[in-house]
Amino acid sequence: MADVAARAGVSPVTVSRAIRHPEMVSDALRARIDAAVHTLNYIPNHLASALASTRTHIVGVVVPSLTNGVFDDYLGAIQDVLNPAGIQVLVSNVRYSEIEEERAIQTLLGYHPEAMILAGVDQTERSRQMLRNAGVPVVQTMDVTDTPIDLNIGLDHAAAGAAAVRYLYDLGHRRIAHLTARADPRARRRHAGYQRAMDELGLSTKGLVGASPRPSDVAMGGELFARIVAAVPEVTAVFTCNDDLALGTLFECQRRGMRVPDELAIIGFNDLDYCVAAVPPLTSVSTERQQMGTWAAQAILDIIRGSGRRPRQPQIDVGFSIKARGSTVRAA
Amino acid sequence: MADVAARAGVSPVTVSRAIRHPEMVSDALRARIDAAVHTLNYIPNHLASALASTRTHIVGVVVPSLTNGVFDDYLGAIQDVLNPAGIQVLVSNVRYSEIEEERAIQTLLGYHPEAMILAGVDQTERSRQMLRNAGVPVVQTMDVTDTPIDLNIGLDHAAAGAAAVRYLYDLGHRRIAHLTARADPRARRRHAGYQRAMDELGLSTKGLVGASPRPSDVAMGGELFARIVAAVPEVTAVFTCNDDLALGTLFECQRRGMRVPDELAIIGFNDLDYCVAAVPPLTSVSTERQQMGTWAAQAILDIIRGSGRRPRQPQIDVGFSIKARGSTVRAA
DNA sequence: TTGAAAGCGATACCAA
DNA sequence: TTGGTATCGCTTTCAA
Repeated sequence: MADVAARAGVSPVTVSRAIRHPEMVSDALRARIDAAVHTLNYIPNHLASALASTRTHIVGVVVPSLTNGVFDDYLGAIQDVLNPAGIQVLVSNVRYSEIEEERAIQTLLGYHPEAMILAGVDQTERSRQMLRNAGVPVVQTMDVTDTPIDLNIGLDHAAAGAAAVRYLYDLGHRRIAHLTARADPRARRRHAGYQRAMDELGLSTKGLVGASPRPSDVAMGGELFARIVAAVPEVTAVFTCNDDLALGTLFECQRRGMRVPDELAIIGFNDLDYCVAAVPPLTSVSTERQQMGTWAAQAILDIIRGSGRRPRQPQIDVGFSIKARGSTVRAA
Repeated sequence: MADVAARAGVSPVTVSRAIRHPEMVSDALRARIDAAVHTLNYIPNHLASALASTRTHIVGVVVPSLTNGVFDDYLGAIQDVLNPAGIQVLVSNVRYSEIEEERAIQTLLGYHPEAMILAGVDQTERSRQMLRNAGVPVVQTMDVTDTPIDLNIGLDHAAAGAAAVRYLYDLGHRRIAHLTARADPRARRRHAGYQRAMDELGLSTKGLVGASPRPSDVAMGGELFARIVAAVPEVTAVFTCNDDLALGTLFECQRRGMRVPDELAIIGFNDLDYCVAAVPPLTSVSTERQQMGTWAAQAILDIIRGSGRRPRQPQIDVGFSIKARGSTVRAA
């Protein structure tokens, strides 16, 4: 910055102002400074700037995964709100590990973000502690809880799991299987919702639950479903904890010559874009990922800019909806 | 930090040392300091630390997308190398836009990263300029070039496109179509490779190229392929610029009752994990995404730690391989 | 509208 | 092994 100042024949403070508050500097000087900035390829040091101003223009975002398509829309929505406001998003991928999440939170807080956005509501006590201490707005997304750290927007996964079961039940299914992979907390809640609904409907789940500790992929859907069929050949419907497993199940049916939806109905979760393209199109529980991202980012922006004014509604349940398609119902 | 020092009854410098170089502090003091750090929930200010030490422990990574599965393995590999070394990765998603990339590079450089990792070799001249000025190691990945900014690891996409065509040709195909979506530079090169190979083989591509400006998804694969069939019903093989389009094409075939591979052979690109699960499994051009990420990160680490010692081989072509599966060849 | 001085929170160097 | 001092690059008063 000193170099730029020297070249433009002004003091360093003026350079700082020309960049940070251009309206406070005369046109003539600003032009000279801009020129100097350009020819010297000067890039302000964010670290020094943040240190001096105590405004870091950073928001920390923790996501459990980038692998599955779920967090793209979400992250994209967050960036679409925050970046235009001059806020940089630091993303940390914690791969569904509470420990990694704890570490990530600590690391991110080291950058003194102006807010934090977390996925899920299952942070460790230490994580919660650090976040409260940080004294910045915290948004937990993707799930709902009675004891939010601060703000919270999400959906009730147990209710979603139960709704999927009821949907299949109403179509006449009684042998309803559930496939689930790496049991992250939200998938576990969907599973619990499945179990609860089955119990309430007086249906047995014996041999109908396929679970794997490994992260899910399409192939696993086929493997898990094959096991179910071996144990309970009478199975007529499957609810999977995500769309990958649903797609894998669909492929497995194609492999076995099982007709979907006639011999097996399939409902996935998330409603990723390939659902509509499959043959038959996959029914799925659709979630408002983008809306959650947008709301989280906007709430933060309002707080930061409105100097602490908090949203009227600090907690939101965005719900879910079932997109009924050919994998559960024949077209009219 | 002052608070911690006061509580432990030592000077701030000693606290700094206890955290940064624990071996330089006596056991007694270190214990007291650790205790104080813990009870006060002290988290060091990364910004101040970086500013004072001129070691930021940051590496900037620019990716064109998070939506497609391609960059997960890659990013994961980078983090797996860098994080254990105490280096934080700042990721910026530029959504296949050169302008956004330029902005992202500028922003990331503002954090004074110790190195930069970029995807592709098509940065703007201004981007290249900024990167050179930064005076830190720069790795361009995913593609190869004769004029790298610094280090380079990737593969020749034109060669890969041509190889896909030759592979189909050797299986007896003559009407070979190509589907391509949002024309990022590497997809364009694969397209060029397709065109070149077709020319060299004396094959016409008239009506055989389906392109869309929109970002690709599975559904688009079906739409593009439908157009091809309408124009050239005699088509017997399709090479798609990525696996999503290949999967969409496969679904479209299922919809039309076209048998794969008998009536249509399909080869995708990237070899994402769902390829093996599809029915029939999708043949795809496999790329070494993980290896590229690992190498880039490791090279950077060596330079940073080896105080500037550069890799013996500053440029690497990792090649590609064709995974032949049921969408092009019947099982023996 | 511009500049001088103080300080953001930590680290490196030197001295004790 | 510990502490004092200057400094990293910039921004924020405050004064001119």
